[in-house]
Parts: sequence; C-alpha cells; structure tokens
Amino acid sequence: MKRIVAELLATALAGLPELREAAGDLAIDSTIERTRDPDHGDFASNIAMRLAKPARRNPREIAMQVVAALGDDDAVSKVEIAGPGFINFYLSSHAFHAELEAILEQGERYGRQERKPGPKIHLEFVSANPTGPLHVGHGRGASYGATVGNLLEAAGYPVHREYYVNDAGRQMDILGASVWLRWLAANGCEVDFPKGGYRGDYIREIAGEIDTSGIDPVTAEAVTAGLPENSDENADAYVDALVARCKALHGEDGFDRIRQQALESIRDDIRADLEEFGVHFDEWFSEQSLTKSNRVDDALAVLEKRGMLYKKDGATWFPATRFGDEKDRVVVRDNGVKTYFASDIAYHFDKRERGYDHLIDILGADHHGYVTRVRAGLEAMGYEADDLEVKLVQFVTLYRGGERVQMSTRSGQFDTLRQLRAEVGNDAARFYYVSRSNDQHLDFDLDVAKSQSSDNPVYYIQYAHARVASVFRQLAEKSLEWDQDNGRSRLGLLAEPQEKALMTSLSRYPEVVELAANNRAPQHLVHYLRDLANDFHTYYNAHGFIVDDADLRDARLFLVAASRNVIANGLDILGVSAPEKM
RNA sequence: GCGCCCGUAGCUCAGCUGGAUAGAGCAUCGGCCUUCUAAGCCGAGGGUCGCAGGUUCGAAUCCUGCCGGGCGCGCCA
Repeated sequence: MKRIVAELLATALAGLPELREAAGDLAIDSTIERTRDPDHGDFASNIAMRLAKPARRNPREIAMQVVAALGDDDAVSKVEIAGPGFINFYLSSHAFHAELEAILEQGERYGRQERKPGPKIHLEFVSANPTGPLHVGHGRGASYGATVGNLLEAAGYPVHREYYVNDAGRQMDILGASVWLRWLAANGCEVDFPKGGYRGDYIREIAGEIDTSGIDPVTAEAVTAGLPENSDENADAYVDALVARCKALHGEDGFDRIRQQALESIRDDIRADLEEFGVHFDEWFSEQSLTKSNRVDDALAVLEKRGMLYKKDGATWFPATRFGDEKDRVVVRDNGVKTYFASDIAYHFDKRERGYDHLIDILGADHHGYVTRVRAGLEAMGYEADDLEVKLVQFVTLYRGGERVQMSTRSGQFDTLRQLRAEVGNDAARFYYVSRSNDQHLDFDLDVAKSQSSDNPVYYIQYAHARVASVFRQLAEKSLEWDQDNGRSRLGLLAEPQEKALMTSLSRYPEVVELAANNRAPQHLVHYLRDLANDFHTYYNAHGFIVDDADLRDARLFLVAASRNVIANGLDILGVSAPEKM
C-alpha cells in the first residue's frame, strides 16, 4: 500500500528537475511512513524537510510545490501539508477495499514478495556442539533463526538454513572417552571419571545402546596403569591420557566407532528435538567433512598465497590486526594441530565458495569475540567483511513464581529445551523466544507462558483466529452462507470506526513483514500481531457480524475472513499454530 | 584495562533508515456477558527515555564523555 504513495511522489518529483537533483540518491520510500495519529492521514512523507537543506529552500514551500505536482489517483482522497513540512496522504476507502480483496485473493501468499534471484542468503544458526541435548539458551537461537529464515523467505530471498556440526576436535574425543568409561562401568570396570568429562545421564544411555561388537572389555588396571592423577590441575592431561589409552586398548577404529556413535546419537537427538519444535534445516554441515575434503588446507593455502600467514614461535599466525582485530591469531599450533579458528574461517570461506552471497550467523552472545576475526579472515581471502552478518542472541533467564530458575546441567535442574517445550508448549516457546529484540536479555516467565488467560499474548492472538473460525461455524449452524462476491461488492458498507481501524491494520502487514525481515527483527511481527488481534477483538465486541442485512453481513464477513488470513500468515512465519478452536 | 550488548511507566518490554502529543502488556482502580467463545471489550491513573554535553528545522533514536548492569577477551572448542 505504501507503494501507492511512493509512486505518486516519484512521479511528481520526476517533473521537478531542481528537486530531483537535490534529492540525489535519497530513496523516496525512506521518506514515507505510517502516521501514528489518524489526524495526520494514513501516510506521511518528510521529503520536503529532507530536501530543504540540499535545495536551500523553505520546506513548506517545497512541500507545496511537490503537492501541486502530484497526479490524481483514486487511491488517494486528500493530501495536506502540515507542521514543519510533512506531506500527509489520506487514502481513499477504495484503496483499503482493494487491499482487502488482495488479502483474500492471495491467501497464504499475502505479505510474501515475489521470489528474488538473489542475493542468496546462507543462514547458520543453533550449531550447538553435539555433546549433549540442547538447552534453553539454544532454544532462543533456534526460534530466532527459524523465524528470521521465514521472514527472509517471505521477503523473497532464497535462504539456505544450515546447522554446523562441531563433530571434530578434542571435545569429540572427550565425548568418546566419556561414553567409553560409562560402557566399561556397565561391564564391571569402574574407573575414576574425568573432571572434564561429560557426565549427563544421556551418556550412560548412549553407552548402553552403542554397538560394541568386536570391542572387548578390559580391566580397570589396564585402563588406569600409568595415568596421571585425576586432579583439578591435571584434568586435561587425565582426559587426554584416557583417550590415548582407549585407542591403545581398542585400536583407533575401536575408539572411533564409540566416538562416532556417540556423536551421531546426540546429533540425531538434537535434530529430532528441533524438528518437533518446528525448526528445520536444509543442511547439517559436518566439521569432519571440512577436514576430510581438505577445505581447511585449501583456505590456509589461499591465505598463504595472499601473504596472509606468518610463522612465529613454531606456530602459524594470521595477521588479524591488519583487519581491525585486537591481536593476531594462531591458525596452526606449534604441535601442528590446526586451531578452531582455522576451521572456522575455512567454513565461512566454504560457504562463500558454495555460492552464497550473504552469510548470516546467529550466535550466542558469548561468541561475540569471534566476529571480528572471522570477518577478518573472509576479508583476507578476498571477500567483503560485510558478506558476513552476525546476529548475537543474548541470554535467557527462566522465572517461575517470580523466582529465577536455576539452570545447571550439573545439578540436573531444569535446563533443556525439551523440558521447556514440555512445560509451556511449542507455540508459547516459539513466541516468547522472539518476542524481544535479539540483543535484549530475555526474561522467560514460565507462569505467563503457560497461563491460558488474558496475560498471555500467544493465546490472545490465537484466540482472535479461533474466534473467526467460530463465527463461520456459527454461520453454518444458522444455515446461512457467506456470499463472498456480494461481500466484495458491498465493502462500501464498512464505515464503522472499528472497521476502518481494522482495515488500516491489515494493510500494514506486508510492510511489517518487510521491516522485520530487513532488520532481522521478528519482534516487530509479534507486536504487530498483538495489535491486529486487539483491533479484531475490539471490532468483535462492538459489532455483530452475523446480522440480518445480508449485504452488510457479507461485507463484514469479508473483513473478518481477511483478518483470519493475515493472522494465520503472521503466525505461520513465527512458527506458531493458528487454531480453529480453543 | 580493552571490546560487544543493554539502561524507556511499579514490573516485563516496543519504539522501523532521526519526525508531529514517547507506546503496549502485566499490576492497580472503575465499568461491560438473555445476543457470533468474557482466553474478550471499554475507561482511568502512572514518564527527568541512566546523567551531562554536542550535531539540526527536529533526538528515546546519531556523536562524545561519564554512571550502572550483562557478556567476552587462550597456540580451548
């Protein structure tokens, strides 16, 4: 709808060379906004004020000139100049009726833009290490990422959703050793469990499920002989020695089998958890595959070739400070092992090489330290630092009964995403996770999320949708039918203030989706749906829909059906269900 | 010490690339069910937008400094 005004303004400006020159590359779109006050019309443009300086003229005078140059359009009923130089546009009821018709014509497509050829967006999110179940914090990244993906798709961009599986490196060895020890224990071989090991119950479960055919049980003495003490200072050495011992006793293959089964079990569990949560990925990208296909070496070779590596103290360094990082970073340690940073830049290099134009990483706030260096890596390899956009998701704190819920893996308290979903349901979880800006700490109140009452906005919005469905059920019970065509031709009967307000809100939907997509800000959609539901409930309480006058009834049901359509489309983007009945 | 994020009503938070009188929910108070679901609606009170400067026609929004809170600063992953 905004486009109507934008086009009118653009045409007017095209006929005013002096102003057009002053405008330069000013996007006309960016001068137009919805008004907050209906007294200011439906849309306002501040273009006259923006042009005042470059044109060295009085803004009201410019506004008058622009208004005089505006062509006629039956979508616009009135144009006024107000305040310091705003141009206020009042849209005609014709324009709003056309929008209502578009909503029902386009159905699920309403608010979605035509698919654009590019830029192709690579969206990486969650990417939690496969060492245990997802916790509550990951849930926020999952909801946020999934919703941003939906928004970007609605805005027309091709989106590839990817989960990076950190299935290589030392942590996987520790996971393997943890499962191995639990397996040994189940077979009568008790060994002191390492302090840095994974001790969750799921490790025991995995140990009980893995296929160990051909791997023979051993004695505790064989395992512990010559091992360092399992003390706090020796924690790392003790774990590493256990890994080495496992390989010595069962062979590389034996250890590898245990480790691989452990990580696959956990990864599959994470995948199932996310699927149940309505969070889908196009690809689960394995870090192991990066190494196997030599992509890390490829990336390092590119850096080498560009003179972006140097040796110092036996290690290989990347001069990150040249790209604004606070210190240079090691990519290959003095023991020859490549760092996590090396595979990280290789991974992002690979993303670009796979043909994605724009990379978005959604990370926990504790990862913000990596942003500069990874962007530096991309830049050093010849890409733009801005090709990588990082959205940080701040921490989540759970509250119950006004008290902070302690989240600790160790104490076995409430902390997994599964537990949260079981307690409040997927809809409430998806909704609350994205109801706040990603860079705002999130206080997640379990009592509110669970409550099926007025203080719970999820139900408030869903209720509006269910109410519409109920109205149509009621219609059928009264053996009446909705004549949609008649309703369409009678939209002029919708003159009540609540009807005007609802039509205005509905027409905003495409703009809200675009705004939310461009800013990676799902909370805009959340707040919009809340407002829309409010407009609907107000209308519902003020006027009957199933009235005796068939023309008025058909017209009102047209508006009501359009409301249902927009609410359903919005909830779909949020990954929240739109119930027919509550 | 350095870097990132945050500071808006009693509480939890919106506030779009700077716009017109700073908004919503909860909580508090007062109304509305013989009529499509009261999981709803209407109304009232409640603000030094952390503080101080600056930029400009205009600042909660941009810049600088300070105060307060969170997170991060490995040849870990």
